[in-house]
Amino acid sequence: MAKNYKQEIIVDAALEVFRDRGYANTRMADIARRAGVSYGLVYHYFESKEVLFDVIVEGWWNRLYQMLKDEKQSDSGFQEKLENVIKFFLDMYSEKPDLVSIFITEVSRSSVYHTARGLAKFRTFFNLTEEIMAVAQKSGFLRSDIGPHYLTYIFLGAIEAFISVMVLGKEEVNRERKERTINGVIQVFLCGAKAD
Amino acid sequence: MAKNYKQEIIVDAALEVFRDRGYANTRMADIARRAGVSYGLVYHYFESKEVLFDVIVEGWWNRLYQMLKDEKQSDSGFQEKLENVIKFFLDMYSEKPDLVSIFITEVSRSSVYHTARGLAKFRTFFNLTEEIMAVAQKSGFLRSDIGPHYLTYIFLGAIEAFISVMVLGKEEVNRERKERTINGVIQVFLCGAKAD
DNA sequence: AAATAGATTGACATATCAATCAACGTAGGT
DNA sequence: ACCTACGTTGATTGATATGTCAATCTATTT
Repeated sequence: MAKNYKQEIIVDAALEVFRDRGYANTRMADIARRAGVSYGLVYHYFESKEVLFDVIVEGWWNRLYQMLKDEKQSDSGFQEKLENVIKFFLDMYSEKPDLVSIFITEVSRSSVYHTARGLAKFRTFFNLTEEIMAVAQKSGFLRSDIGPHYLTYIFLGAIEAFISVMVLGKEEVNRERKERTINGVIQVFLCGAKAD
Repeated sequence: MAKNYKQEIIVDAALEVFRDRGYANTRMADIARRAGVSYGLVYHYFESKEVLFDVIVEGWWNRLYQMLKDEKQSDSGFQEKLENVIKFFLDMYSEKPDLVSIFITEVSRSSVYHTARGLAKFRTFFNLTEEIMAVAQKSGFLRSDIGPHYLTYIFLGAIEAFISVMVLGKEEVNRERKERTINGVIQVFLCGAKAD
């Protein structure tokens, strides 16, 4: 029995309950019950509901940042980097649907996250992506008449729309759909939606 | 003194408070205080907090649907229709920033809106847009190797990203920025981000 | 086996709000 | 002046949920 066995169980339970009911409608009692643990134990490990939520969200940001840093440094081509970014979201949705759901519904826009610290998290996310775009502009691969800010918003916005639809509709992603999504976003983002 | 004078004042106050504090953190007492009205009067006009919120959100959906129907029927060109859709969001953000903020932070993704009725609202929104896309595909203006679903997600996702950044950063939109945004989204969506 | 530290329990105190309600005010009609 | 209908008030109620705490259990060390 590992040392922080129950602590992990609580986090996993919290992940499920936060996804099912949303942050505001989640009661600590729900989390305790789903974890099969007493009410008090949740507070033994996490000083408040907010802290427990932050632990989860922090985990998300760290994975996201790590992926973006990896792609930035990697020596694969620009298009492959974009593909990997999209793939990250889709794979994450398969592996940890709860985490992605929470990001979309409770973090991505939610007024709960209108704090200075919350905003900073987003800036880092966008900035990392923007750096990748800027490099591709300097190399001449991307057009330079549109600011890297704008390219970043459009690209990330498109991804978020796809993920949101999956989350809200509780849809599944099979291999085929994953490929069609990646292809669609890449094609339109790079070459446009206009018929040649 | 018009008949529903105070009723409107209450809705306006609610708009501000919901934006400032989010639905969950808004107290009916806050709304009453901001409206300069007694606590009980809010309940005289609106049977619950949820109903008051729904009145506001319903107003948003109606404007959005109306705009999309107008564009669909209008005989202007496809690109102009897309421009008008973007313009709608940007103008709305100038005119009624509170309403747009609430849509982005409390409706667009929020788990509060994970109801069957909430989902239906989104479907209508997406379907109306998709119909415009489908027409442009049939006419040969848009490429047909990518489904209209996908084109819709990418286009609307891009718009939402821009609006979200404005809302979260409480930014202003002047005429110049508005034009750059419209141009950027249209250019990338239609012609792609790749350098020719 | 005694001692100590940490894990675990669930009842309870406390605070917060949504919603109710009985009372009071006001204007327009008769 | 009276009546009726609606507008308006804010104290009160009741439900809900967070966070506390004293007590109990378990395991490891000496």
